[in-house]
Amino acid sequence: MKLDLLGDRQRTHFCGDLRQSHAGQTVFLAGWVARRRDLGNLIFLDLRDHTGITQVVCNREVSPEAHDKAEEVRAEYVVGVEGEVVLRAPDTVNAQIPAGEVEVKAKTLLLLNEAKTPPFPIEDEIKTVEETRLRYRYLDLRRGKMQKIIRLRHRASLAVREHMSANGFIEVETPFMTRSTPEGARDFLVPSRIHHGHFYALPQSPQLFKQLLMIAGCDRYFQIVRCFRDEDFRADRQAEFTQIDIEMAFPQRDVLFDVIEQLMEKLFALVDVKVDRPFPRLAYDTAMEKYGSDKPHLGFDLAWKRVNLPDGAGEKLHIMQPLKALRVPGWESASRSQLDKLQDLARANLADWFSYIKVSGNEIHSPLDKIIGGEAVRALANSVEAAAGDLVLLVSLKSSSVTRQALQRLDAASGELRLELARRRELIKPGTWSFLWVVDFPMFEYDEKEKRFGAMHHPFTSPREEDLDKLESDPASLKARAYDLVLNGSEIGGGSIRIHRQDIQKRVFDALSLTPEKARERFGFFLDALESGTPPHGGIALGFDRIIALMAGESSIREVIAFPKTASAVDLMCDAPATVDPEQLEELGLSIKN
RNA sequence: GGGGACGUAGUUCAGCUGGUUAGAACGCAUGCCUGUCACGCAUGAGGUCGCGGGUUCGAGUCCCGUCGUCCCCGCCA
Repeated sequence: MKLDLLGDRQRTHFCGDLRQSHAGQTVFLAGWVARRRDLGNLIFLDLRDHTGITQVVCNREVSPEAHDKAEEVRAEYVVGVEGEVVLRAPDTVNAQIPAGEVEVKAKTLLLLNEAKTPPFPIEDEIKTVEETRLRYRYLDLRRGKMQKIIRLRHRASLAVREHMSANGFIEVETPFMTRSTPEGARDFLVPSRIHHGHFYALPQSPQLFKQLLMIAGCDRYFQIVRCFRDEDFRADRQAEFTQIDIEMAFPQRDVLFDVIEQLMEKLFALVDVKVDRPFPRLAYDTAMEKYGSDKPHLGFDLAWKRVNLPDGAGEKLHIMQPLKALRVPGWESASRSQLDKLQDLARANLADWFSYIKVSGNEIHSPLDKIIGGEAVRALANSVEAAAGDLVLLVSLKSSSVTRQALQRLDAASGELRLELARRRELIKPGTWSFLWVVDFPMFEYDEKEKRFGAMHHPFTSPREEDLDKLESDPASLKARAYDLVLNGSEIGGGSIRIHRQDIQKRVFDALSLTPEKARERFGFFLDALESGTPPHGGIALGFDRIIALMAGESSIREVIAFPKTASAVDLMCDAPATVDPEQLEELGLSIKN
């Protein structure tokens, strides 16, 4: 096939631009052939670019040359068209596309490139499995839907940079080739050619660098930055992902929250969502107690309450008190099998006692009636203000199995039940955008396997100042100056006020069973820096991919990353990771086992 | 690391209790067609049933293993 040269021709319009007002103009369009409809001496081409589609008419009577070429054209061929914009006859207007009132009468058709038949149609709605889409990602991204997402992401990046800069934050780049840090996720390693046996690590986040920038006097820093974590992946987790990383010196938490809330307002305005400010704040302990989650969805009004049984009833049931009760308004009609499914869910989440109460008019029914008596059941129902027509769910632990871990599992189970009820009762209204701050996280969590405390956030998080004297005596009770940003039950960011004093940092390392030697080996440079005039500082990191996914209404961040990897961290398009030449290994001083 | 779902034509799927030559739709190719826009009509090509082993007279179908994709748990400060 003979192809044409573009020469010095320039596009005069995009395909989605043309309207009635352009009628009579001679235009030059270029793009991909979305569809060809061949009626013999009349051929219609749907010409597509990132802005939309315009119909091109190739009429043998108007231009035999253009018509000849149109006969050669196939799906996804790249063509240029010169011709006149003409109004369509009223009965041939296509109301489905914005440019549907006009069409371009082709005078010249340039065949710029041919194309193999694509493995899937280049359309918004396709049924193709994700594997195929990822293998041919360049074609997948050609779809209008993906172009919209890519462009939304671009506008979001611009909004972040504008907003942060306007608030005195400067973007500073930090190294991708750095050193491995303890704790946290597994690192991706890069072997050094010059120093055999030594490795760079790709950063899990620029945590230390942003703190060093505070020590350096940068005052307010941000960066839209790639982070790398070598753990198992999910719909909302990738091997490499993008954070909006933020840090400020002399921080007041409320000032930081305000900057972030305004940022969210600007970002969601891009998708015409009005964000309510200020965002509510919830203590971690309250979140766990009432919602059974450290990232609760507050877009629906269900909350657990700790309630006590009347005297003596607890002993009859052999369960822990207080137990947890949840009033489900208007679901007295729940069927036996529906309740059984909820009980299964509770059990699957290791809550070891589940029951319920139905309030129907003046009558109250519960499997507990026979065991603890109707009066006690009524008292329970009253303690959560259950009204006629309501259902009350109850969960607890066997009194013999109450441990810290069991209590955490009970909270987690109550959280799962709450979410399941929201799904089943369709309590989450479309268009709900429920932001919230979760604050006052525990400083440490006990690692059963390692038999030591680990940092819940990271080891540079400051304890609350009023808790400092309990650092050694009661670390489990310590609260950190850490916070998470939650949207509709998804964690979209987290941060903390950091430790800026070297003496406190040493005490925290100590509580984490990190010996001075180990600490010095791992980040001696950082401890030195801490002694060099560190201002109070703190910040946050926002999950950019997750935020874009929520804005775009996508449930997987793969949909908003141009070239994502699979759950096993494989790039199906370029087939990475891959083996390398033996010479390359030799240079690096590496050999592969087996 | 564990659990679940899926894997058949380029794509999306059907394929019963194991039984002749593995089907459909869309797409693709060729021809006809001047107002289509999911064009239409006619004809046709296209299959390592993910891969390997086993059972059987016979396997897309049953069994074992393995690979891949997705979802969940663990993990991810």
